[in-house]
Amino acid sequence: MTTLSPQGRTELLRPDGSPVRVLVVDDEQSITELLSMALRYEGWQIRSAENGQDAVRAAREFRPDAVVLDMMLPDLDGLAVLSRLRRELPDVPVLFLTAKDAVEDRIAGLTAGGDDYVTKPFSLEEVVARVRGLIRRSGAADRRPESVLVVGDLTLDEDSHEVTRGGDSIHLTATEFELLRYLMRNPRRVLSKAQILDRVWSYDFGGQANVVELYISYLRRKIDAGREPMIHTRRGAGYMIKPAA
Amino acid sequence: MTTLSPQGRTELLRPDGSPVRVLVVDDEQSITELLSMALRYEGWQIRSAENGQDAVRAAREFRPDAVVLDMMLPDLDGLAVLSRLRRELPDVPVLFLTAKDAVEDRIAGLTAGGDDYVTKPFSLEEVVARVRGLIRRSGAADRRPESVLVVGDLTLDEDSHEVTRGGDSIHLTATEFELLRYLMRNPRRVLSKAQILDRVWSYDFGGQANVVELYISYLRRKIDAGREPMIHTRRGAGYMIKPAA
DNA sequence: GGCGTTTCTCAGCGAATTCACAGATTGCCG
DNA sequence: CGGCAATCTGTGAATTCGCTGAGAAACGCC
Repeated sequence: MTTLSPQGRTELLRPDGSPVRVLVVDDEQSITELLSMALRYEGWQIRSAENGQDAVRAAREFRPDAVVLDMMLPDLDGLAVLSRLRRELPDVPVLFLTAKDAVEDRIAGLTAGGDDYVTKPFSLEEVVARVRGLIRRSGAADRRPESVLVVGDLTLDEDSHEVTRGGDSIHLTATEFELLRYLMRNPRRVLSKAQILDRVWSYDFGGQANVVELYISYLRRKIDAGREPMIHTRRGAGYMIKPAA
Repeated sequence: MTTLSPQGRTELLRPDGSPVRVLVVDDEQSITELLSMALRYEGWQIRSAENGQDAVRAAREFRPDAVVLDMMLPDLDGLAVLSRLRRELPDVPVLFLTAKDAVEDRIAGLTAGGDDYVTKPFSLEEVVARVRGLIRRSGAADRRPESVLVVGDLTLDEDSHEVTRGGDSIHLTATEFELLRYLMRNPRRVLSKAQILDRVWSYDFGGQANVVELYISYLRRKIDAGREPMIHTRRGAGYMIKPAA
């Protein structure tokens, strides 16, 4: 079953029609708030916990369909939390948050089944995409939404990372891909440069605000070149993508 | 009967249409969790036990179609557990887990029937493949799914370990084979280096992340050499295999 | 024990990507 | 028609990323 989210998109629902539930575990409150907001915006129900104890308790009563888990918590270490979570919810997929340099040795082996991880600092777009992927693949949602976004004659496949316009394959860099994904997930909606920056770039990005303009320019060269433009500037407001027609 | 797993692949089912059941027996909880997760992801139903007593009890009521059994348990030794398991479930195939230096001849005798074994530390891809093989050969599943993966003109036989491209036989080392199998089980899907590392290398691998690049390079030399390439790099995202056409 | 094979580390190269900066361009206002 | 602010884009530099050769270490086989 699907329904319309506040954004007018189809969203994931559980078999009984209730919204998907996601548990966010991180000791930094700024992070849990950031994530909760972003994930709530997807139409999901969010609960957050700031330490391992809370996390296990929350898991027990909240029974989330997915968990976002920081691997370094103050009380229990991430592995211990994971192990207790698994005892409560053997099947729940987990998205691990980890420092970039801790990746190889600590996480290796953890993402056994359908799990996944992202390194800090992450971009919200990335976290949301991964959580969506986890839920989709876990089968908690009763429908397997297409992994392909379509706007007009433009398509973007989130699995294969392939992008086409009017049938022509288009090569994008990683950043361009994320930007386009964000736009395409919000067609006919004006997104401000600030929103885009928050969403597509890492949360600790300290650079010039005009990277967004720059990347919009790159995208236009690649997807709008010589065609009816799909990316539109709303001067003073932001950018919007919509079908050419 | 077959159906689509969450990943969209065909999966094994029992004759009555219920999912295949696998019992995992190991005293290290981190191992049972790792295995449970990976095997669950195949769409199978998993029960785990941490000692011989539990194992026998679980076998009795859970009636698994296959068992993964660590040969060194704290209470009963592996052989004793095995013999009691056999009394409960005479026909169930067993995958033994054993330390590398353990008496290989004793195990060799045990795997005389349809059984099999892997040494610790193992890679998940290997364990999953072996369990799948056991179940397939035991006839618990009502259909024998093809053991041959095909992507374009590239074929990989999981039983005979034969690999061909355009009819030409290709020799791969063990690691190369596992890497290619993982790629071919996920065609047209970008797999990150981290995912590949987790899945194809042993769970205790602590080495450099660029082994993945290295082995991709080896594979390319063997299967893409002088042909239309099938292995593609998505810079900043990972690798993907797809038909040349 | 010795030899060939396989796995893995290390380091350097080259290319792709990201980003800052600055000048050109555009749209909007009076 | 100016003038201002916002946006666009060319240039280039720094950095990251991926590829691969060389060789060391581990393994397996006789």
